[in-house]
Amino acid sequence: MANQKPQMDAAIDVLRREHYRITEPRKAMLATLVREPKPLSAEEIHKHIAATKADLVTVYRSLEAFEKAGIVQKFNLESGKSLYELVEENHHYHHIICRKCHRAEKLDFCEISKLEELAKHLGYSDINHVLELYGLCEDCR
Amino acid sequence: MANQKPQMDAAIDVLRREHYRITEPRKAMLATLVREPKPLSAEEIHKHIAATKADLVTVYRSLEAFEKAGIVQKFNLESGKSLYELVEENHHYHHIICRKCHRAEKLDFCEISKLEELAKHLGYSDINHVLELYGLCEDCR
DNA sequence: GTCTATGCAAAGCTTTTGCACCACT
DNA sequence: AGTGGTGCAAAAGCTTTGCATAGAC
Repeated sequence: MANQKPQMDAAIDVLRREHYRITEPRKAMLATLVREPKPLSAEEIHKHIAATKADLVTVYRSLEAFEKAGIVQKFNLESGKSLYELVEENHHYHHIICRKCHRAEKLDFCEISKLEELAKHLGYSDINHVLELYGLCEDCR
Repeated sequence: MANQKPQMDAAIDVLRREHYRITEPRKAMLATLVREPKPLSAEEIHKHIAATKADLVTVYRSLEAFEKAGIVQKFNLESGKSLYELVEENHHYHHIICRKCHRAEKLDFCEISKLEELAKHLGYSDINHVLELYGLCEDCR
């Protein structure tokens, strides 16, 4: 696994450039997001940074800030819950999520551009999409 | 527009075959789903059948029954809210949803099968997917 | 010093659950 | 008659908001 520090520093640089403040809870959250390269819920992130004693509300508000800054991507589960994950530059992918154990893996492949073209022809702009696959992994079967 | 009665009758037949009961609230809900061929929230359906004086809880429970019977499909919005829509046989498609006015249109196209193959190779079974596009429609721009 | 971020408490919203009663088959 | 559906009330679960205080720049 590559050194995680550069990724962390890059995220902090973005925050600074966008005039967001670098605080202890935020540093702890970024460290968690870098260390766990998979989608996490606000609750899970909160548990990971327990040592920092940050409030769950702070986690939500900081995740919102991260999303606005473009360093974190949010998406919804079948259940309605939201997960968050660090954005990797120029890298678009989706996930396959186990319905039972919630393990999530990246699918390094995207064929949605054709669909987005279709939507564009319908007059839509600023298009993006939410796509997640759900299934049962071997261990849960 | 085609006569909507056959679609309604077909749905009722499925319910009967699956031993679900045909009640006033359910008939009103089906009529709404047939009349409004677009994704609706439980709340919206509840408003549409106000004349029947059915409880919102009944709407949720019946939608769950409809989903189990396979006549209704549920999916999640960016916001975490759920929408419901009648299933059209042998027809798989996705939506483009306006972030502002929430109008939803069908995209009669699906290229996800390749992704599902990928997930299968990772050892997952019982795979399905959630895909929605979001954008701004011409009127909202 | 200013202005954003935080903590705590409380509210908000959609969805779910419990339980007694009703009604479809 | 028996099983499933319904209404009402209440809870649950995730997320958001208000406000006073603390802390980053």
